[in-house]
Amino acid sequence: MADICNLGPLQMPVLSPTWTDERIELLKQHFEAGLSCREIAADIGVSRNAVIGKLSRLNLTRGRSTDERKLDRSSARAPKAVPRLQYEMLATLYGETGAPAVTGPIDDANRCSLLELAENRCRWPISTPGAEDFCFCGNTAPDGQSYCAGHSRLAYRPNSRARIMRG
DNA sequence: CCCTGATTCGC
DNA sequence: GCGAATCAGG
Repeated sequence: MADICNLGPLQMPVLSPTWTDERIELLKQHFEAGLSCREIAADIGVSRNAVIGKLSRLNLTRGRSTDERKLDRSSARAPKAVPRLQYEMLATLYGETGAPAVTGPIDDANRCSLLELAENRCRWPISTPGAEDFCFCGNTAPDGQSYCAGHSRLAYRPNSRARIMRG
């Protein structure tokens, strides 16, 4: 007799959709885009180790170099505005008030692809659940920032970094 | 001290 | 296969 209680990998009915093709695609895209594992993890909504672990399994590691990024944290002691995590902002915007009032003039009609990104373009990631047409805001980003005026308010916090890593 | 990525190890 | 814990480098 077949046993219906035979749950192998123990997965939720519809929630916790682990690493699906869409997520893996985003993972590769962001990885090749030059984003850090922490940034990729934040965009997808998983922890940093999850991204690194998946990358290792996919043999997408950049070799044995730990990190070749420029670390200017030693010199910059000014009130640094750390980039907020997208899922954190969304949770804050939709979780508290329930009113999705956008802060600032954000135009979604100016979005562009990854290859169309430039230094003066907003790099706000427009990713939807199952985003095959992954793109960015594409608005004018002043001050050479990564985001436009509207997204910059949402993307940066005038406070210390939050300890949201790990779970 | 902070950060980063890579590996190890238990589930 | 998955991710936290741990390790290793800067």
